[in-house]
Amino acid sequence: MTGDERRTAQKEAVRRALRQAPGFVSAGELHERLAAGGNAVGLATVYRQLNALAEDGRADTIPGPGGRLFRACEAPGVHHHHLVCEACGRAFELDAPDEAWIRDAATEHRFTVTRHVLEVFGRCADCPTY
Amino acid sequence: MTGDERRTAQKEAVRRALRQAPGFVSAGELHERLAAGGNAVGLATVYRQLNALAEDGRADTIPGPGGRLFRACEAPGVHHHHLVCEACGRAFELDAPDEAWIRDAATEHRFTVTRHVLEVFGRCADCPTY
DNA sequence: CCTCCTATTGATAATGGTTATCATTAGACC
DNA sequence: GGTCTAATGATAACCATTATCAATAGGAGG
Repeated sequence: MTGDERRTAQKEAVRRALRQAPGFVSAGELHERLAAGGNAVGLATVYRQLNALAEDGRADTIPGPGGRLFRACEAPGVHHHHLVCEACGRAFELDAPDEAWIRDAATEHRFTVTRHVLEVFGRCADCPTY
Repeated sequence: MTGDERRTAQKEAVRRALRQAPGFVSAGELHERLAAGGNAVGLATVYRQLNALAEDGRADTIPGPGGRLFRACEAPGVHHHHLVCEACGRAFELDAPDEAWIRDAATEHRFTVTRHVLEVFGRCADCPTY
């Protein structure tokens, strides 16, 4: 019934543009980049692809001012966090640190952990403080 | 010029309602709670107060499905994180763990850290898995 | 190459949370 | 009380995201 997925130029264009983006970008930004690069894709399609990618871990997403931001995931399926530049959006993936304390704290409060979010924000060397 | 801040019933009503809420709540939810409790406050004012509280650390905020969620901060000014129940919104504050690795990772990438976000989500003991 | 089926696209309308507007209300100091 | 102006609140404006639906185009089979 639903085992059919088609290969389209738009899907690849969105994925390529996302990979080429320097860091986290918004859906609108990606939409503009695509148009500027001659591969115009409908905004609705950009959102659809971005959501699909985020859904199965091929893209990371963080909430930003004025909407969600997306980034191509370098290591799909592997747990990791991000170091994001607040000025230019550039981001690095960080290996997960020791997270045993999370389980311990959860157990203490009789919680079952389902997920956790960790994002570090700052300024990269190329972006002056002002 | 701008050293004037007035004490109003609405401000206190919003703050009280936020403190009495069991966990993280949305602005709309708080608005309804206030109306239901006989202390109706305009929605715009609820947002204004919530933003003001979040701005200077007297309330914590996390992004949720369909908008931001707020909670009265138990320890204003002290760095901490949260353990949030995805079902009922109840939350506990967690003491910050060793975060030296964050600075180390940042230095490695020549970043200056300005802030970081860490939220743990799960199910509390009172909320069945389904 | 042609046809059919249907996943996908895209222009646009609809949705929904948040913010801006602005006339009115009401603290606080005289 | 009177005055000044911060604060409120009903409502409109905003804006990111999602839903709608007719038109397009993979791709499998003939």
